[in-house]
Amino acid sequence: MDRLETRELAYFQAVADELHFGRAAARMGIAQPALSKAIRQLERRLGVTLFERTSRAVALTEAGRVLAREARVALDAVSAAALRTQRAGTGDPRLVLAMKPGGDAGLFPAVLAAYEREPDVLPLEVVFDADSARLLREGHADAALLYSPPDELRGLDAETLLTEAAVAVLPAAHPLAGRTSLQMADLAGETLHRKPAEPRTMTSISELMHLIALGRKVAVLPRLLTTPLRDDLTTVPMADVQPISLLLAWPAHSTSPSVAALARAAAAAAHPARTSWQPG
Amino acid sequence: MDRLETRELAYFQAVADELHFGRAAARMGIAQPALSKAIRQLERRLGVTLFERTSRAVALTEAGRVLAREARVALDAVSAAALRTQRAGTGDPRLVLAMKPGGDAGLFPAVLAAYEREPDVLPLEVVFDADSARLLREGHADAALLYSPPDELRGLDAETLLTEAAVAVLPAAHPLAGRTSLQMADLAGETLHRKPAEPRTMTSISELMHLIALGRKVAVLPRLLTTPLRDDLTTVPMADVQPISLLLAWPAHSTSPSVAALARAAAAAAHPARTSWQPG
DNA sequence: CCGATCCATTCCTGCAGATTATCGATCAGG
DNA sequence: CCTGATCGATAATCTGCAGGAATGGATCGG
Repeated sequence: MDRLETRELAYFQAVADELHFGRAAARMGIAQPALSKAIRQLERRLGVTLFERTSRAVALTEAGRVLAREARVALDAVSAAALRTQRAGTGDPRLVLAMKPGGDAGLFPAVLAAYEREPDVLPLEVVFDADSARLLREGHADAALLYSPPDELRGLDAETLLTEAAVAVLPAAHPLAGRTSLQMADLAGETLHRKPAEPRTMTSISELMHLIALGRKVAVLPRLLTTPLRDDLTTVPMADVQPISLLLAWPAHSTSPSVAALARAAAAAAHPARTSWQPG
Repeated sequence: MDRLETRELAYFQAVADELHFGRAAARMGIAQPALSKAIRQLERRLGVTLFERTSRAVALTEAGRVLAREARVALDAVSAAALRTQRAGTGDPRLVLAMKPGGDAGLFPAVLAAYEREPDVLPLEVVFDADSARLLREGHADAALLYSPPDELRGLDAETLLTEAAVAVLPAAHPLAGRTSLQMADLAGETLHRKPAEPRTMTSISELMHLIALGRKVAVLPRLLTTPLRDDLTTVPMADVQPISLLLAWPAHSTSPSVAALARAAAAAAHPARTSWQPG
């Protein structure tokens, strides 16, 4: 069997996302019959049924679920290949670091200073985005500062910079605001924002804080992320939530000396005690 | 710019490998002009020069070197997607573990026993291959036992099972056989086999041992791999070689419960002291 | 200077991958 | 029960482009 084409994978992914051939076709900018035929051909070539179709509904099979996960990885790798190649070829080489606005826990200035002391490194450019891990996987960025939901780390290498206790962020006037500690069960009735819940809609920490002040949400975050805190908010430690880690992540197959330098710099900034550091 | 197709990446990879359009075209089973045109189009689409061509030689540019690395990752991910999907869809689900013949350091029976005590796991199938990491990356295997040359681990997650001192394996009659320890410099004149030097040609440990006994090579290996030792060979500790680790590796984005169970079983077999183990 | 080597260009063809039109199955509503 | 709406599959047809064959043009060895 010869190799799958990325077009087929993209078509499959669209159908797997939409579970609807018409909408998926529209998203791909083609007509529905073409998509139906492409998926049928994909199934024939793999010798596997990917969707259970009735005239009313489309559902993924077990094999389809496997391909949905694998296709995402593969398509990300292909886009990353193109983007990294373009960045390498289009003069002006830079190291692109992605982070969520306010998501550096105040560590960035120290990291930058340490990075700039490294010899022979590329200029550092910072890109702010709510979904840094995606930027990394698709090749828009060379490294990212992010908090550690394990499922975002698939296919990436990472260095833990610091680990912080989780606190709930509440309006100062909230009934639970006076407590000395909380459990997740206490927040059951609230609209809870918990990383990485809505990377699309939530673009910055300050925006999130604003929503909390308005009483629209409460959040559970690593403590450092909450400072400085608006005076209409308060924080309460969470007793039953694992501490959350701030990581510097980079593509698992990176060989860039500048990425290595940034990892050294970030480790040095986060652990000032260590005088030298060797990549693992 | 729309997405690169895997066909283009495969063509590029062939030219990057061969540095010769004619041979690369033959390898791809197409004519040379078609390949030239495809590469030109790829360069146009990326807006980047990938090769410096003269009428006598072809060389990669800097951007071409980046794409050569990225293309390998992307193509592996695509093949893996297809293979894993087929394995998921074609009934008879199994967990495939890859290892080099004799490369389990005698640990396999204990791992297998521990694995079979895990609840709800798939039947385990073992595939022997000299290049286990490749099987893993291309989706032929779900996990692999391998020794730790760091560059083979890109894109994989791994659990260290044991770390062993390195020893030189010499014919019993070798001039250095009586030494109590050696340095790499002592072996400078020898035909040295050191992992992962020749994964293609070297298929089993016993074959390697045979070559050493014949005086064709000497090897530097983790100590456990050398037992049981043929009586016409001897081992001498290496003073200046880092200890070598035996790892259980799996794809970085694996979510399979059986892979997790195998990781637990392998860790239990390697560290009998620990009574329970949580994946990191 | 001639022949060998090797990539690029030109021109042509076939088929993969689209399109539009239509069908058949399923379900909700009156 | 019909009827109409929804939604995927099929049929018939068209077309852009991947690929083939022939050839050109640059470079180098002898």
